[in-house]
Amino acid sequence: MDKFANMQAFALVGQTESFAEAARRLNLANSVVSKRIKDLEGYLGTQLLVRTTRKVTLTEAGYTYMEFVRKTLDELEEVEASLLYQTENPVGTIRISLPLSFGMQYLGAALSSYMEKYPDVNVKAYLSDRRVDLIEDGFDVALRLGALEDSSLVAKKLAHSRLVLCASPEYLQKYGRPQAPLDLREHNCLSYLNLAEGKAWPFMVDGKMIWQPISGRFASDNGDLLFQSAIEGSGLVLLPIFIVGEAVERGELEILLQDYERDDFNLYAVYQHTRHLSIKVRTLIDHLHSYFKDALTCALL
Amino acid sequence: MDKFANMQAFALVGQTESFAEAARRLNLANSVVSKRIKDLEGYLGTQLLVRTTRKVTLTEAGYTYMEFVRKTLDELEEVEASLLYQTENPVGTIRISLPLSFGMQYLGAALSSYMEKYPDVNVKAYLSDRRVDLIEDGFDVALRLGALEDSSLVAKKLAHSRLVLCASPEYLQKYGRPQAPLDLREHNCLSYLNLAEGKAWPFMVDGKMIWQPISGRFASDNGDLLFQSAIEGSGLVLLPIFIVGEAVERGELEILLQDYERDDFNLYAVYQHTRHLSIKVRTLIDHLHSYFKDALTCALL
DNA sequence: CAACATAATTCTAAAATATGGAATAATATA
DNA sequence: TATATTATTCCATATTTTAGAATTATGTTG
Repeated sequence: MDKFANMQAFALVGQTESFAEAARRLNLANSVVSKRIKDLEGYLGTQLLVRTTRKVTLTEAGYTYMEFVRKTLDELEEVEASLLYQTENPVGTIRISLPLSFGMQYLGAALSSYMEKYPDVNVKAYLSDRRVDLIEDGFDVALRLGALEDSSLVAKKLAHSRLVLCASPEYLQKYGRPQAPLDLREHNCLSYLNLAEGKAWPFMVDGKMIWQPISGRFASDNGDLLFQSAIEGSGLVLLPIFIVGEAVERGELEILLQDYERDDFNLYAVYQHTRHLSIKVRTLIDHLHSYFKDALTCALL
Repeated sequence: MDKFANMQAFALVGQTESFAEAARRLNLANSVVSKRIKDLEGYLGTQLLVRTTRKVTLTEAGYTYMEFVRKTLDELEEVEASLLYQTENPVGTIRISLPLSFGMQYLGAALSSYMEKYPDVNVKAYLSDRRVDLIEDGFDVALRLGALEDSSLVAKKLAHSRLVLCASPEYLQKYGRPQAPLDLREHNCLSYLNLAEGKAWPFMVDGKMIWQPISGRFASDNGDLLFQSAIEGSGLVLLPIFIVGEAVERGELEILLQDYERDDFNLYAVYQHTRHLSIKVRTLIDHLHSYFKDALTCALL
């Protein structure tokens, strides 16, 4: 028994005071409407309508039930419409996870322009270099830098960037300049704690990626700290170009082993694969995509 | 698509955060619950639940929808329960149509005791000798005296009474005493306007009912007025025993042609035949039935 | 870390249900 | 009284729903 269909039929019969008219409006056979009301009455154990072949009247129970049915059907319509609206016009709050340094530097502007464009969406941005569990921690999207592990999530590439090996001129003068990945064994490597890159660094050798084991006396889970440390001349760092770029331009750091650079260091938006991707997420990703493509090519490169 | 079944499944899945648990509680196969949610999402065009094989979480749209679904299902349950309650505990207002004189004389007590027994039922009693249209005029029950015309209504016999022919001793002395129905042709018959009895009176002759045409100079649609008239000696009347009884005992009227009395003059409760007779009507009829059986046999007889 | 247990989904045949249309009975209108 | 419309019932057909096995995914345990 489709209770909703029955209620709908009941509402129409009550309103039009006619089974035949209700059937016409529903594009159904009279017999169907008749049966639906009968089922409903049987289910409720109460007569809802008094009928002769010429007149249909609500019983007292029918009147009570009709009030409820009408209210419910109206609300249902309203809620469904609002859900539909929400699938077309982004509304609500979007939770996003961002890499720490990258987020601090670039996401402010990118997210402001998004929020300006979609005034009914609030954004909660959580900055962390931890690879959060989207589902577990309730994130709609995570932005991630670098290569991605396999997962059931969808990753959309937003921008290309570079992961560059750097050191200060002072350090290089003192300890020499590495000519190939293997030379890193001889150097103090400032390593990043959150990633695989903490123990070995990736390089391209003859088109293949190799992981060069590293060692060093200082490690941190904060890229900027490593960055500062490198400027002070304490060792080599492997950092995104957007962190070290300005220092390189100022001559405070030099880029090393550029020919061995891995070429798949990208910015990705990572999100759940769903049949019906929420419009909030879709618009945010589209926005970030065009934002980074148009505005930041130079900065990230 | 049974929207209610789907909503119910969705509510349970959201509550238990598990398709399997919801399926168990609904005594359904997992695949059914899965399909119901899928259908609902397809219909609404929105993802409602984010699921891995181990975790189920509401999306924002799902959360919005869940609030509505829970509220609606709760209300539905409540309304259905209240309808059920109404079928077990009479509640509401009952509209009843009563014969005028009879109602004035007997129904006060009968209805008071009913209302005392069922404090949640209000009674609206409309006194009239018109044969009202139950459906058209919105009556739950009508009490009727005498023989019934054929109709789609149900008639329950509540009590037996007598329709007696009377005249005052003075009148009989002056105009003679009828010995058979045919003799009425010679008499002034005070006729009742609302019924068939206005133009001919029924008598039993050799086990068959005959209608004896009558004529007279005074007619009314009010039995008591005819009654008063008869006491004054203005003619013959055919009235229920409960109207004339006391006057007969006092010697103010004499009963005539008692051997020709029709034997099917009953008090009936007339009501719509419905699959689910409302408890109000059922209890009222039961009450009146026992009331007239116990208390009024003598008075009506 | 491999084996295991449980979960959600998909697929398919079988069961359950809904549907339209003809027949029937009832009741207004002219 | 004849006519037209109505609500209901019945029944063959069409549609939908269901359960269960297979598949894929994901925690847990020894």
